[in-house]
Amino acid sequence: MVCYKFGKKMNNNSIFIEKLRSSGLRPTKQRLEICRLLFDRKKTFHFTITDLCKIIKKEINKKISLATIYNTVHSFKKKGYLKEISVNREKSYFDTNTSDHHHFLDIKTNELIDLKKEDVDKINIKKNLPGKKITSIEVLVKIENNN
Amino acid sequence: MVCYKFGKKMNNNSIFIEKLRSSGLRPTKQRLEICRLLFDRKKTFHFTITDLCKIIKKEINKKISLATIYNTVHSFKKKGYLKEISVNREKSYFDTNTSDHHHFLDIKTNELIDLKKEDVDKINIKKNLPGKKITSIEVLVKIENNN
DNA sequence: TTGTAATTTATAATGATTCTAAAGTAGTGT
DNA sequence: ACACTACTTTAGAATCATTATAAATTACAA
Ligand SMILES: [Mn+2]
Ligand SMILES: [Mn+2]
Ligand SMILES: [Zn+2]
Ligand SMILES: [Zn+2]
Repeated sequence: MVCYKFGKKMNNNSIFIEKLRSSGLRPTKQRLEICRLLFDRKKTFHFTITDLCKIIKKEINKKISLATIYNTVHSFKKKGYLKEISVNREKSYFDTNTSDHHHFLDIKTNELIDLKKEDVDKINIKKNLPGKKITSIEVLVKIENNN
Repeated sequence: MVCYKFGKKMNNNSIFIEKLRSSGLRPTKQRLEICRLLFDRKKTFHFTITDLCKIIKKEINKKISLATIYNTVHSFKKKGYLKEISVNREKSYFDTNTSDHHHFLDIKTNELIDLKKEDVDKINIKKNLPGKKITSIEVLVKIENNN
């Protein structure tokens, strides 16, 4: 749902309004504010709900309740506009990049960095489990500072 | 620390006692009971702390306090006898297989299944981040029932 | 046996997430 | 424009997992 997906970056909300409507979600003030914060950016955004709460508090005049933030993020996830990336017990990230892709994780800062699918040679799983099919393959590459 | 790592399966605790001592952990009744439950088995064991609490309640006569269970699992992890595998927000597993390896995750049952390193062709990351080095590469293969 | 530090324990505190039920709002039809 | 209804937001409570606290117990070395 990242804004530039639908053409040039927009200064208005019409794209979001349309997108929300087409998903059966009413374009409320709260949802639109959150859309702007999440999707009105060029780069992938990785955030925890706690991060998002802080950003909202800083950037938005009117308060958005915690329950609404949770509801909104979860409905965006359900509609496929966000992907959830679980890196450890403490941190579950949501990702505005909903394409099939992998991640670097800086184990000191917990920063996530996108790895395009093309950045990783095709993963070949030699073992197969009878009666099961593979639905996704995710690679997490943990990194830390050199030296 | 899996028991058979040190030779044939033992019926006594001497191996655990020795191993704990050599790690600077006193071999208390509680730690030994937990060792038995976790490591006295042939197959890799994947468990959540909640799982372990239930098993302890069922299999052990004397109660072990919740705090001790947490402390024990975390110190075993710190000493390298357990590995933590985070699959989603709801589930963080500990793994008695501390070797470098990957996992299948059944997305319906949340069951983890080990994938030996040899079961996955060598992962080649084409992108590299200046100033960072890779410390591990983990693959999570999500699966579900066929049909 | 004694002294000390490590460990266990019950319980409280914290923090994140979900639930609840009441108030507010958006879209529909008139 | 108005009213109706379903959807949404909200504050606050409830729940759940995890961590902190501080007192009692235990391991073990002297
Ligand atoms: Mn979710
Ligand atoms: Mn831990
Ligand atoms: Zn990403
Ligand atoms: Zn494993």
